[in-house]
Amino acid sequence: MLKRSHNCGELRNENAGQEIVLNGWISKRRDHGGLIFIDLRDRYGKTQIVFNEELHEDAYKQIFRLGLEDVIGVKGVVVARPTEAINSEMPTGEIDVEVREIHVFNEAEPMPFNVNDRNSASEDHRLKFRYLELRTKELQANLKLRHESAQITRQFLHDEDFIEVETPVLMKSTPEGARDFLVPSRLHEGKFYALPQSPQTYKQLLMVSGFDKYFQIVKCFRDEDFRADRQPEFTQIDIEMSFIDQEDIIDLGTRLTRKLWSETINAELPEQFPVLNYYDALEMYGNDKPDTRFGMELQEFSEFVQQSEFYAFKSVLDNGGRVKAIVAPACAKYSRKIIDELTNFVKQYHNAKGLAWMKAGDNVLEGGISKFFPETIQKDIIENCKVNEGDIVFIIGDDAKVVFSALSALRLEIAKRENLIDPNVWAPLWVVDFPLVEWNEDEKRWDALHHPFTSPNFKDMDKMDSNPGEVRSLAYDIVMNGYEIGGGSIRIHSAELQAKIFTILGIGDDEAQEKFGFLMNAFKYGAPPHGGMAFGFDRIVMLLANCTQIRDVIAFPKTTSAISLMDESPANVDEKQLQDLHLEIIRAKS
RNA sequence: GGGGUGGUAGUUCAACUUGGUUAGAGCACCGGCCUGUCACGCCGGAAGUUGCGAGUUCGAUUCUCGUCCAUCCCGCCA
Repeated sequence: MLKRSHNCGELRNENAGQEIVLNGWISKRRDHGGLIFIDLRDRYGKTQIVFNEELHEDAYKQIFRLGLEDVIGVKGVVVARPTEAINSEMPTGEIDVEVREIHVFNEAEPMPFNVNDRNSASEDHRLKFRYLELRTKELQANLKLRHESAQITRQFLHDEDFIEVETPVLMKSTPEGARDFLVPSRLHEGKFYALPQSPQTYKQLLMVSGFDKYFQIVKCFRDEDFRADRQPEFTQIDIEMSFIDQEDIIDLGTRLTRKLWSETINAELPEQFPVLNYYDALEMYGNDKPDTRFGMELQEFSEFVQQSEFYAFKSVLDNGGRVKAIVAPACAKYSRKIIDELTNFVKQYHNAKGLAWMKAGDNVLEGGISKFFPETIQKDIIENCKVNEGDIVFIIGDDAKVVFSALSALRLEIAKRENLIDPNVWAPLWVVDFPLVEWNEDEKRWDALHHPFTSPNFKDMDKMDSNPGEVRSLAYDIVMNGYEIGGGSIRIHSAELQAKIFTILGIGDDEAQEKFGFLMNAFKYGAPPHGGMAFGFDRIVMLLANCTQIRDVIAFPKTTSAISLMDESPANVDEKQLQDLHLEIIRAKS
């Protein structure tokens, strides 16, 4: 074969006169009759190679019938281009390779889509031919960025004395949290392994073992419904440390994040990230992963409602609900139609019953529900909520959950419509002081908000029995531009406290022993205080790559229905395989 | 589980609102011409079960229902 002496991105004027060999794909072909230009591509770049019928007839005759994406090797001489033919857009644009000899490695059938233009096919079509989409410069760049991010992470944690330890992919199914992917056992009839939702229990056991700084870049699996930023299998940077407190983890997580942003995209993040507690995050932004690149925080509105004659909202307050507002800057221009759209938006997606509004004139509020608010109250609103002339105030009154969910979504929707988000800004922050447990109305019991191994905040221990809902946990999330990119907690390292938490969560002794006995037993033999966190690696790379979906940074992603369009998994298996696994398919009766 | 949007040559889209002649165009593909292009250009050609199934109708790409797939969102995701 013709083995390459150079890649397709490196030849320059100073190589002129050299005889070289290039290997690559035919990316573009420009046929002038007797003179054919080819852009030859590999992952390093493109080089224009020239076939001249008069000079090298054999090579010309071969290239004549070749087309896009054929894989070839060419031997030729680097020549400086005539001045008027230099292409300053391309790094290799000052030279050509005059081809004397060509070897065809593989001819390509007509392409299902144009790999020079990622938008030349719909996403499902590109996913079907993912190996071709991966030829596009966007995905080549994304996977390179992903690789670099992993390298930086490994190097950073290695330098910090961490040890990467692999943990099992076949493990025991856990009762709480996301649905597990199950793997039937052949050797043990009727029994199943589960794929890890995270290596949580293993990394805690490694702390017991004395590996006081552990990390792993590891696949995790969750069988839930998917989104632009959620795949059935995804990658975490999993971290656990002993003899540390929350501040240590936040410090380490901050430094790792800063290093990643700095070394991949040259973005300098602040030395310390803002820290917001859970309740403030909820009150100010309506959710626990706020996008703080713009303002428009939620405003308390109940005091104004109390002084108004708007009985719909008064009764909301009487029934224990909340009324909050956001002030959309310079949006008094919104027509009835736009307001209706926004109303539908909060109704449809967030169960709001409606969307109240008032437009700000010169020191007065007009339209919408303004007539229910006396003039003095309007002035209070204008002052307290910092309303400017030309703004519009949107108000929602409902159960706290609906108010927060609808207003936080509306805040983002308006920011999008009004272009309030500067795409060059990075807004990292930590959210801390999550509640330890959350009341599950359907099941009539307390659920762990983070996971059942999360330590309560020791300051709140006195409320553990009387008022578990008010106990804060030592859990924390790291948020970037409205995406949760990581989270973790200080763990429980005492078998007694762990048992107590299981009791609160309604996990009986027998069940706890069966599911987590190994962990609780481990805590009997000298367990260090420990804690850690996990970063969503795909989401981090997605943000660094300036994408909005993690599929763009995963080599072979699945669709939102968890199908791989390329290899068509999941798929049927042979009856024999099912028998080996002691399985029988029960078809749903139609 | 629920809602929004989309599905028409290999591909990206048009025609559908108001059902009616032969379902059009760019790129790709095939043939021809062209010696400095880099979105090369020019001439010609082939290419369609309009996702699938049913219904309404004299007639359905168009209207209705169901279904499948993709995508975005709600629920869900310790």
